[in-house]
Amino acid sequence: MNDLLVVLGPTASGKSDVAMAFAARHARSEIVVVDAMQVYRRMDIGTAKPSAADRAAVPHHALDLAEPSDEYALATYVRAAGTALADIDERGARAVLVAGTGLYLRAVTDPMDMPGRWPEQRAVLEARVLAEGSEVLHRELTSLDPVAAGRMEPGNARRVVRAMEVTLGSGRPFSSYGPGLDQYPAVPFRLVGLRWPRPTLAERIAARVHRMIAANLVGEVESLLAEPAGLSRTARQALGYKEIIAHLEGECSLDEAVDTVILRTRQFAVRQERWFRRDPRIRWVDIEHDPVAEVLPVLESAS
RNA sequence: GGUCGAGUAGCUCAGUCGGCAGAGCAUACGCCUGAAAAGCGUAGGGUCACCGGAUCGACGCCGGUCUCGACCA
Repeated sequence: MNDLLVVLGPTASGKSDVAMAFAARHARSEIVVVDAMQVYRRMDIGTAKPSAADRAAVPHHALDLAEPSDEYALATYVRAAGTALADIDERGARAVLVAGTGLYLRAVTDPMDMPGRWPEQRAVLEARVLAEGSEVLHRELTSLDPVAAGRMEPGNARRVVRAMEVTLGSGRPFSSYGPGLDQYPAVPFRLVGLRWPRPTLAERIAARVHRMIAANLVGEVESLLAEPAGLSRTARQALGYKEIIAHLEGECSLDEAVDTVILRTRQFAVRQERWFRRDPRIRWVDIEHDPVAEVLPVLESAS
């Protein structure tokens, strides 16, 4: 079996277009989206979900997996993506992954030994964080699992709580699950990354956000808010949604909300770059003008 | 033209009695194993509008100049 292709890059880099162009030239290609927000149904405009036309032309997977009222998480995604990849393989088709969420991609490409959940432990720990601060828990983690404690900042309450939850709940150090994110073993994936000069990407992001507004993102958010079940904690933190919600709740003008969306999306894109660029297995393509024209030859030679 | 107020980091602004120039945001860099479009950390960055004066010492006090704003003519 050939290595699977992964097209990755920051938001608005054009990776979906590249994957579509590749699929158009290779029959029996199917796209698997690696994105933490496109999993929500009816959150289409703001997540830049592939269009109905694209989805009719090429099968897409790992989209619309959850209700906006659902809390979604990494482990659920990994199972869904794994199933999709297995099905595609069984069909004799070829999967092309389009990835923007670095952690989700790692969990697909590098089989991770993902610990479970211990909600009762977590409830206690979260209460303690509020009462005592995360530094106190981090000190305890240092004695229980020094390796895990060394990997995270003492102030990072979410990571500290999770590591303690797993260590106490499973009786095994958190760091004993899998090789760790700093290990980059050979995997049967060809990773190709799109890289833009930051000012150019910033312009593309601003243009895209304005296009989303023109496509009635505000209306999409209003309908989501009108749903009885509402938006879950994880869904409502999507870029473009939380800011429009703030505007609809009267906290700021629409123009201010749009400016904030653009700024935060730019910051998000930088965070994506920083995540991906540590991975030495990625082959980077510096885009000058046209992502499709410039990346397609690289994919062809890699496939 | 006159009066008053303002001018300090890329932006918005603190700065006590004259004693090493500050914050938030932005930016850069790093971290992350069931919230990851989330979360956390580190760093760089200054002609304190300008010119002069008094003082051991000025962002601060005194004199003048410039720019912006409000009000009065």
